[in-house]
Amino acid sequence: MMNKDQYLENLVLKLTTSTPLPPEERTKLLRLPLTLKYFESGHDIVREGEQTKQCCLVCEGLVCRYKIIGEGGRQILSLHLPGDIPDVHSLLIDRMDHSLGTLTPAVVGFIAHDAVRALTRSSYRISEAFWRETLIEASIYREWMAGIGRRSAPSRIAHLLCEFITKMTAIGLSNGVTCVLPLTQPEIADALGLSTVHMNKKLAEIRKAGLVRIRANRLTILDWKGLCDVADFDPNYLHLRPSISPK
Amino acid sequence: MMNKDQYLENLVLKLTTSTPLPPEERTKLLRLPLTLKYFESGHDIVREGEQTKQCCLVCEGLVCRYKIIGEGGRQILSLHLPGDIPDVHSLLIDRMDHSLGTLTPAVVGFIAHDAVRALTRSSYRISEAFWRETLIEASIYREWMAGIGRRSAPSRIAHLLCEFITKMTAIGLSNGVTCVLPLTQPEIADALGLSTVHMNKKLAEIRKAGLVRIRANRLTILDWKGLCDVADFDPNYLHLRPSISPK
DNA sequence: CGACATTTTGAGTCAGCTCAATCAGTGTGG
DNA sequence: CCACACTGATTGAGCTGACTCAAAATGTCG
Repeated sequence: MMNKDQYLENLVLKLTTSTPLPPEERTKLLRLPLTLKYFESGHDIVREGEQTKQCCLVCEGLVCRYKIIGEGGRQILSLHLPGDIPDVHSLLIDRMDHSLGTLTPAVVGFIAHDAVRALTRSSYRISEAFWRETLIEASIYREWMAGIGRRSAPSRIAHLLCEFITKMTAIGLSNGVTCVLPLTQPEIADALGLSTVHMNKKLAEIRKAGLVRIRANRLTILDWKGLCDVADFDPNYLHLRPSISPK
Repeated sequence: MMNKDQYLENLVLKLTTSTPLPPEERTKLLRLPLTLKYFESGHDIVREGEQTKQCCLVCEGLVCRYKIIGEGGRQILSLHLPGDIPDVHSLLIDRMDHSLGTLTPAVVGFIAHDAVRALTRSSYRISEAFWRETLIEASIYREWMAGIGRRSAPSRIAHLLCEFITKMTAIGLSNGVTCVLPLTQPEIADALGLSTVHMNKKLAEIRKAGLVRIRANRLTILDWKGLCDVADFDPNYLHLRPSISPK
């Protein structure tokens, strides 16, 4: 387990993917007061309908955003790795239209809205950096939406695997070939708009085709090119720093 | 056809849904230099991959955001009514990861990035107002994603109709009971991740159930409560001003 | 009246769903 | 160390919502 400085460092790293921030403003960010809290796996951090006075920074573990659709079950809307602030929007939007929950045991840092607002209002650079993050998130939504709407099940599954390892690599939690994949199959299915059973069968095919290995919560890419082909994966929409990418 | 002032007035109206702007800043917005351009129906305004130096303001007509997915056809990602700036993100994100196109003949106003940036950097209120708009857009993406992933075809169709008339009402283009619906059925299908044929059949059922009437590009709500039930529609995610809503 | 776009209908197929077991991995209490 | 309880993965057997292909019907507009 790391300390607060390192958690905030992750945040700064993320915020500076496109444009560097002057040292002075980096320092301001690193000084944000953070209240850490530990969550068991499968617990809610914030629930739909709530109004909050703080943002949460994912420090350790995997967090997801989801909605429950009457009857139809759960739709996972996004995945959040350390360094993400999945609810910056609560700064400007009154109430949550969805929930945030943990998919693994997780450490979450809470930062008061006032503290964040003071920063964004004090510097257009910081403000734009946060804004930019929310725009990238929207870009990922678009990709997911297009995938759920128009891609076949195998393609969606492969796409999720591509995206996951790409993001893990970008934050230094993977070497681009292998990484932990803490998602269960029902969770993957919920993210892709598929049933668990169908997901399982199509994932099995992807494995049998020799594209990936998945064992004991670990994903290993065996054929990156092949996987990208199935996925029709083009990492552009992630708007990451150039240069870092799997395989 | 209206004039530039009125087009910009629509924008200001949208930006002040949640928080009023002081008169001085409203004026700054209304003075934004706008270059109008007319587009035929079905033409692209910006294409995936392009880098732009301007934002576009929808002045008249209906605009959509879409992606083409190899093989699987087109996914319409969002619909944009007058007053929307569908590509504010181009201010902060290098290149388009999707295209913008017209669904009707349309008038689009172009505003140089520099002009917008000067404004957002000069006033955190304006900056937050724009940011907030992009956050609401993200909220709509989430709702659509959940719908495509987890709702049945009839529910999705009803949901789109509910959303459309709600937004039209919010900008004064509907009385809450009836409005123009310039979308063709293939377009609705593309927005919902359905095939045209299936869409048509399920829409026919909704009409036969007496929930709506659709004739000659015009949507009329016959049973708002019933339609919302089918749609499982809760307008919260649109984050509109309280009080204005259909029926 | 044409010519073209859009909607509607019919028929057959299939991807993805549900239901229902079975298997495997992990942890717990005795 | 083993039996039991759980959670998650896998497999099999239908079923059906949604798809494709193709054609007919209906608008729309110069």
